Amino acid sequence: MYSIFHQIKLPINEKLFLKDPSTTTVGQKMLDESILLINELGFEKFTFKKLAVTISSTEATIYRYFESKHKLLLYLINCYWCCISTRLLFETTNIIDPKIKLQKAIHLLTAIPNPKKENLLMNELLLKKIVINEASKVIQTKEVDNENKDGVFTLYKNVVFTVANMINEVSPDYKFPNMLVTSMIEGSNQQHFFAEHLPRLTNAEVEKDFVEVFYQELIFKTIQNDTI
Amino acid sequence: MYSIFHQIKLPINEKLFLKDPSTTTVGQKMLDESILLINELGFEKFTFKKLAVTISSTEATIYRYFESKHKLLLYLINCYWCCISTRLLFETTNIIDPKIKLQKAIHLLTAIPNPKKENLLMNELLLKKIVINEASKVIQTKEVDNENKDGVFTLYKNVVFTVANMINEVSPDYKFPNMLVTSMIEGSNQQHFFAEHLPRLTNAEVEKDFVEVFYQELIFKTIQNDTI
DNA sequence: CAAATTTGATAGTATTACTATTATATTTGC
DNA sequence: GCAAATATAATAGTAATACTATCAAATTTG
Repeated sequence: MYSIFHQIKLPINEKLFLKDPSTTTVGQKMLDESILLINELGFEKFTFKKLAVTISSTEATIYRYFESKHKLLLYLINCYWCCISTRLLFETTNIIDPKIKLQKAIHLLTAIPNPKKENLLMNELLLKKIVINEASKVIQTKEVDNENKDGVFTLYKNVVFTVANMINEVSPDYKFPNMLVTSMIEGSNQQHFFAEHLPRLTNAEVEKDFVEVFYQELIFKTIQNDTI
Repeated sequence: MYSIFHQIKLPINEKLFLKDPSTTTVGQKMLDESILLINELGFEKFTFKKLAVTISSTEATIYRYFESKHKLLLYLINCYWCCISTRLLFETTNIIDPKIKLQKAIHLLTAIPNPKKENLLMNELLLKKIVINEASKVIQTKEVDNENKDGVFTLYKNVVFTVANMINEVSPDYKFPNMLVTSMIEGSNQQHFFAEHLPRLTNAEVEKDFVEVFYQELIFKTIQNDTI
């Protein structure tokens, strides 16, 4: 079948859509093709008109699902956080050593997922690219406070809190676990962007996954409870 | 006189404007008022039409200075990096202890400038807010590679390299100085945004400047050459 | 199979991001 | 101090975007 979206009922905030796209064929097509199209064009040049053409439908139909392209992008970003939540749970349960648990979480959040080595959900790789390249455009807006009230960032926050708890297990005295986690998540995305477009700003060679190495080291050094 | 822009000849890349706005009265008004207007409306809702009205001029006139609002925002972001470069140089020369030098640089880059305590250049506070809220929208685009070739990010890069060198002076063996600096700059901006809009994602109370504390600690712990 | 819903086709609006033209100011060179 | 050059304001116009509205045809559901 066409899409992954028919298989799982994603726990995505209802304020993000007018009609649940995951429940219909056109809706699923919208999601699948918008992921490709946003990656191809960038969010600025992505339009509902263009999406309508690629799915052989009409603007009017898309507008019956999504209020705006802004909301659609937020929906996709939440899809990404669904993937991450699921894998975070899956890959860290039954691991007892809190350090190894944290290491796995850092890997999950900072490395570009490798479809050859890992079991990915959905278009996780393309969704991550969207998060890297486009996410700030729909978060850093004047609407952020209202959207936060609507619970649009809950999935993201839960991931942050989960990993912050892992840090707490390793180093109960560390004072800024949330800041450390968000700075890792946002920072690693930024580093991947820089590695591709402004490489001199990094010390990262894309293939070698230095972004993950950098953050593994940074986090464990930062939270260690030494007496300096 | 109206604007700071008549006082200093800013070393801003010539590809960013069609006609140098800092050389004329209307041009300076454009810069001053666009800083206010972008802060007020956010970049999405900011238009040249609205700017023209507030400076009692016309769209056509603004378009003779700037190709697009995208370029204007890049110009303003470069103004910010001019301020930072200048202050970075000014506030770290004659300091011999490389650790104190680095501390000062971290302060300059991670704290929200306080006009009561520090000598700020231009609208540095408002420019910083623009960088925090809007910068990613004009950097994370499909145009980034061409603009990079045009040298539009040179000022930013030079700040990064300068601070990376300071890290190198403190810890010559640390492998990822550039990544650490960019992750601090971008990360602290993000933290300030979160502190205001999604406070549960941080451990920062806005007034207490925990963002700086967090990064001072993080950086010195990360670069220390211990044998773990 | 009738009723309800969803979709496609089409049309239309306000706004935006620009370009072009020209008369009127303003500046500059001499 | 005046002519020539340049900059600006006023106005008009265009293509694209981000929507909204209408309605008949197709599809789903009870």
